[in-house]
Amino acid sequence: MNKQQLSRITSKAKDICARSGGRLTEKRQRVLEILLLSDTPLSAYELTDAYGRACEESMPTMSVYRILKFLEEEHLVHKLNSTNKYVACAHIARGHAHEIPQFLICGKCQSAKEITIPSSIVDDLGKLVGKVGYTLMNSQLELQCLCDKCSVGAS
Amino acid sequence: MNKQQLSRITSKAKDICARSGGRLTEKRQRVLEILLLSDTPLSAYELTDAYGRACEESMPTMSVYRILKFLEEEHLVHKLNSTNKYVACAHIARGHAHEIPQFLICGKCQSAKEITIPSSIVDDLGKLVGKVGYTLMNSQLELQCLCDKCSVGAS
DNA sequence: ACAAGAATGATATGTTGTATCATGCGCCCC
DNA sequence: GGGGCGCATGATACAACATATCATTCTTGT
Repeated sequence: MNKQQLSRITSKAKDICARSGGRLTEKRQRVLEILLLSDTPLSAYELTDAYGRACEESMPTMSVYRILKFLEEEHLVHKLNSTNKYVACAHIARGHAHEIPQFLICGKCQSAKEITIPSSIVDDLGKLVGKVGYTLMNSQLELQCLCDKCSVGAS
Repeated sequence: MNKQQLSRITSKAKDICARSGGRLTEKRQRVLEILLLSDTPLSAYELTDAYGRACEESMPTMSVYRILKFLEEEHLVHKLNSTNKYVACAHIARGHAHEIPQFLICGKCQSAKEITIPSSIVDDLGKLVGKVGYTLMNSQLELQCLCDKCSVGAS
């Protein structure tokens, strides 16, 4: 991601926050940028470290958690429950419809790709769940995968 | 679950352990029984408490973790990654094929139901994942649901 | 009965996350 | 543009989840 793309996304993110009455402060923006630029999801503590390295000043982890909470509420960041790490939303620049995100997580390089599951598959899952009397709620699926790079020549 | 069912399952569990050279000791069996009798998944610390209440003697949490690790390796217990809790395998008594388990987790009463996802759905997911260049590995899905009891008359 | 190895206990520490009170800073209204 | 209100951040404490390591006890085979 180059600087122009980054500034386009953060500009859009500012709009999104403004519309809901929130503010994308400098610290919040920096945390978001770190996530946008990271190849892999980061834990709150890894973000604390990355922030310290990137910004020449440290941020208490408590603040990182608060900022992540804010960014999640604005749908700018998602949490991966299977790894307790956080990723920037892949859809900030465009429409940003905030459907439930689904993720492919590479078991080798730990990268995470945000995708949308076709409604047909969701419907199939819903029917399956219905057969045993349950009702499917919105589920953020996190599928264990090998990514394209890691599957090339993998043993 | 009545006593007869319970003893049938633990007897089967002993066989499973024996075949792999392990031993279902009394403490391990008690931990398994607590999980078998629980309506909901339990965390390691909840298990520690439950053990203390059930057995008139306490067990260090460290031991609970070790026992859970053993039981997981024997496929007698599964861990729910989305909640950091543990459930007894639903298939100990019968064939116990240890396929990858999938779970329906009730967002209201926290109960978890172990199911098997038809291969057709898994295939569909595999194709979807393949379209973006990824390879689907075995994934333990944990679907957020409402269970049959909780969905009756729910708002 | 003894030795070897497995199981458990005790203790310390690492990681993730929340609660709470204090401080700083921006923004609005006048 | 000063005063005050409210949001954002800092500091501190602690809860929940988990692993590492060494000591002790139990089991089992010979």
